[in-house]
Amino acid sequence: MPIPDKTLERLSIYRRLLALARLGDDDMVFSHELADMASGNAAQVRRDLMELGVAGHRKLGYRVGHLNTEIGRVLDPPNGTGVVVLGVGNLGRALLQHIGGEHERLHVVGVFDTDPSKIGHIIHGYRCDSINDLEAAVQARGADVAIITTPAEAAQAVCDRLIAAGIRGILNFAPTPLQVPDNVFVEQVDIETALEKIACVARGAPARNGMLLHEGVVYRAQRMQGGAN
Amino acid sequence: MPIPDKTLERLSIYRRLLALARLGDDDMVFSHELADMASGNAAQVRRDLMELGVAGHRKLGYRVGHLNTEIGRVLDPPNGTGVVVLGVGNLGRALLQHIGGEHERLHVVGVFDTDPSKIGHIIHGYRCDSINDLEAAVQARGADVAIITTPAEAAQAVCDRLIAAGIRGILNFAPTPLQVPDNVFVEQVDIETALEKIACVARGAPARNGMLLHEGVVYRAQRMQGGAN
DNA sequence: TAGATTGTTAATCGATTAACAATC
DNA sequence: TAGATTGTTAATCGATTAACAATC
Repeated sequence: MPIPDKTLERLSIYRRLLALARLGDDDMVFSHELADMASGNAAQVRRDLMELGVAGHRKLGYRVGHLNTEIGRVLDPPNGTGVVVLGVGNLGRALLQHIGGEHERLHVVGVFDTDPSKIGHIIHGYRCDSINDLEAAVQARGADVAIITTPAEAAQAVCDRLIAAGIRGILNFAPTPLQVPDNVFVEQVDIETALEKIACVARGAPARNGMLLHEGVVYRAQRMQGGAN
Repeated sequence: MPIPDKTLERLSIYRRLLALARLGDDDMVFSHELADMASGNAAQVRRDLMELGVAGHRKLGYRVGHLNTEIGRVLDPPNGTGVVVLGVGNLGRALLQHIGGEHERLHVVGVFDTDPSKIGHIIHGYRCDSINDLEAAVQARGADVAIITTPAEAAQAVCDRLIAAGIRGILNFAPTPLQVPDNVFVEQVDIETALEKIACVARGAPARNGMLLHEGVVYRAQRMQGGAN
């Protein structure tokens, strides 16, 4: 059985937290320590590491170096993850800066737009190409995933071209659902929806009849932060 | 019982799709039509609308105007959702442009940074204030939710100030888990983790022993896009 | 040994999907 | 009526949490 999506996300986060804590390859970490860092739960950490197939020491916990190796073996393509960015508006540029440059595992291998005033220009160190060059570039430069930051109207057409070019994983910031075949994986980032949901949950969701129920009760549904404080 | 988070997200999406399809208040929509638009499933749409408490017509479907009214009653605070943005780097500016201006339901009511070269300046139409003014501004201008786009190192401190100022809902773009009390709702947007997961799932997750299993099998775990092609 | 931790199974919880009676 | 759709319950599925034997 494949490793569940949610576990993959947490493995990525564990790896980052271990690096952030400056733990070296020979350091050991307990499941409850990792759980605290991630505001999670020790049983879940152990279960995740079981899915990953790493064994700890019954008394000393898990070896950080081994953990990192195995997480990388599962998460990282052989040469790191090649990313193409579609659309170089404000958001595209921000993401370019965000994942460009410093990252050791994420590599921006292409930046595309349809605007002639952008094509050929260097943006945050990357040359913007015409979307007509997409297919050749994806294949030549080894792209694994795409980020769509075009306007909503353009997103589906761009998505279709990405799929034709062989891309099978897409992170979509355009506020529109994408129609894709079953063998393509899309993750939607929907900021407007997220804000509306957050506001609603934060003020205590009204029950369906408009009756506010048990004032003061709270909903915890954070991704990782279990949130003792 | 409160409306589940996932349902709240879909209600927000239904509303947007209805508007996108230019459906008027007196138009009717079937559950299967809404499901198609959202790449979802008709049973789920009916269930969501049941949670919302709206009844359809047994033969004619649901009235769009009524649907919008009720979705708004659940999702929207009385005067729309007031948003404060913390950190005005590239990402903060992109989000300002993204949700600023045109939106009828989301209102940016404050923009904050610690950089003296930004404080007092107008960015995408909004004046950037010192974070020292946060508490007064949140209360005077009616902020419902906050977006954190600061560097990771600054995020927890900013989060603590937001909570002290009365904010109970946070959208966090900083790549670090936030420690919050139980009555604060945080949603994490983790681009690096998302890309790693997407790349992993898209190429077919290797099983735990490194054995690739059933070549060609695919994992669909999109948020809404069920994805018939 | 005593105490603490892992590895794993079972229990719980929540979300999605299927099914179908009611009914327009 | 016949056909299609809603409203809702039951079944399924998956993820999280609890529990505890094994063991260092």
